[in-house]
Amino acid sequence: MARLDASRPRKRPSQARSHATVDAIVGAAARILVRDGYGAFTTNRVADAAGVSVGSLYQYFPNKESLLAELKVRHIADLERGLDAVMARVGDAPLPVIVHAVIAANVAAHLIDPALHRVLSTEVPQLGPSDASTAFEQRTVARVRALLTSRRREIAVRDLDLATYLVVRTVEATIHEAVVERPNDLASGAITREVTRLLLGYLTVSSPAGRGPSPVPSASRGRPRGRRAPRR
Amino acid sequence: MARLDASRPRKRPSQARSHATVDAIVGAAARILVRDGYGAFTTNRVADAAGVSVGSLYQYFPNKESLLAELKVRHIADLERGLDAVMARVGDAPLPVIVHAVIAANVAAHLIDPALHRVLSTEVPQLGPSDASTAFEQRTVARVRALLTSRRREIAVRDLDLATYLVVRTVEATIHEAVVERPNDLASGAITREVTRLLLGYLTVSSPAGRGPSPVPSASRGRPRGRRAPRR
DNA sequence: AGAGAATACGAGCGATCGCTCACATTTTTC
DNA sequence: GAAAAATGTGAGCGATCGCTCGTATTCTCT
Repeated sequence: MARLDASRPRKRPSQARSHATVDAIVGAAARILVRDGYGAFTTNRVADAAGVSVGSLYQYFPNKESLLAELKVRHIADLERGLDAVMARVGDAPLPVIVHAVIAANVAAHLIDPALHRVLSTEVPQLGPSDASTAFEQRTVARVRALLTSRRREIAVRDLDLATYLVVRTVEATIHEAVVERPNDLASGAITREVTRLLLGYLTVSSPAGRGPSPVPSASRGRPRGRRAPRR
Repeated sequence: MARLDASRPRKRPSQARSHATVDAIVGAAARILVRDGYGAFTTNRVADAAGVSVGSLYQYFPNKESLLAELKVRHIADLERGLDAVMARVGDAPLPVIVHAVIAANVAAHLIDPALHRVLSTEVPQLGPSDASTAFEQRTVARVRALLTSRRREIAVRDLDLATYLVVRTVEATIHEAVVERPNDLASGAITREVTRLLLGYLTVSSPAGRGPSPVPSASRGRPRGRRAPRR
């Protein structure tokens, strides 16, 4: 009972010396996660790599989880700085320009520390609804949602919430995986260009394909396409 | 040295009894992963939940990793069954029909065991290049790539490889996250409809936005935004 | 029925983990 | 410069982990 908030440092450092210690610990944590993976992420090892004793680590982080949380917070703050700057700068430019700029900013964000980003988002267990990445995700959705709303008349989608979801997920997924799978296309700008085209087409063109009246439906007419035969 | 292949059962079961044991173990493994997460995935616990002793577990799986591998193989086999069936059935239907059917099949696949799928793809560490999900990913890319190639004339993209990548990632990411974030839109078919529209627009429409000549460039004029797309 | 093969059991070994605590060292305060 | 506060140390505790191995049970075959 009376449990400490597991996601906050147990003691606020006051001297410059301890600030350096905390930074060394967080830095070592990132280094170990990137180089050896989450399986090797132990508090003893982190302390070693930071050139500090385990005791010092536990003076500032009540448990392993909180160290992970702090690392996430710092990394996300790094990402968000660039995104905020771009969002503030684009203002009332034409929609294609805005979309392109936002995507380019996301690409830039993913190039800040790609290896760490990958580990944090694929190997590290989520810390529940209070997780920093969850909050970041929500802010991102809100930002995109506000942007789309302000251009509502130029946008040809039925459900703006759904469109927001699709845009956010598509941008994140395509760029994130491209960091390891298609680094050349990322660096050349090809990813930015194509994703921009992908989203602009979706957001601004009403008729799906340029041809025929109602091309999609009646595809899987024969059977209900809900849940298929539930196995086991 | 002379290490066993960590991803294969150490002994082929021959009696019906042992087959049941193996199934019970794999089933319990899935149940624990889904209910308690990867952190609680210990061989002792799995054996307990399967109503079997640890010794029996290690009679068929040389280590914890191999149990995880077998679980992945079985789950992916479940997914792939439905996808193969649809791919074989669509044949030479119009492109919009094919795209819609493939996406619908992916939605159906994600509804087979959503919770397990989520844990396997977000919390469980990858087992290296021999991982079953890596092989599955490669087969998926090859399938989509073949499909796009066979309709090359209808498709208005420069780089077919890049387009394949974008299609695969977009479909997977939007559907996968929708399972937990937008279950209603998944069930109603809204996701299927919108993703179909998104991809068809990208694949078949050449000009980005319907308006103006060259809408995108000169967006972030102030600073270089990486190498510009080399005009052919 | 009896023997050998296949299967199942589970106490417990060695390793490692997260974390504590009694104590040493450095910095600040007065 | 001495007391107090802040910071740093690391051996080691209790828990848990992956996994082994000697033994008990069940099946197959003749």
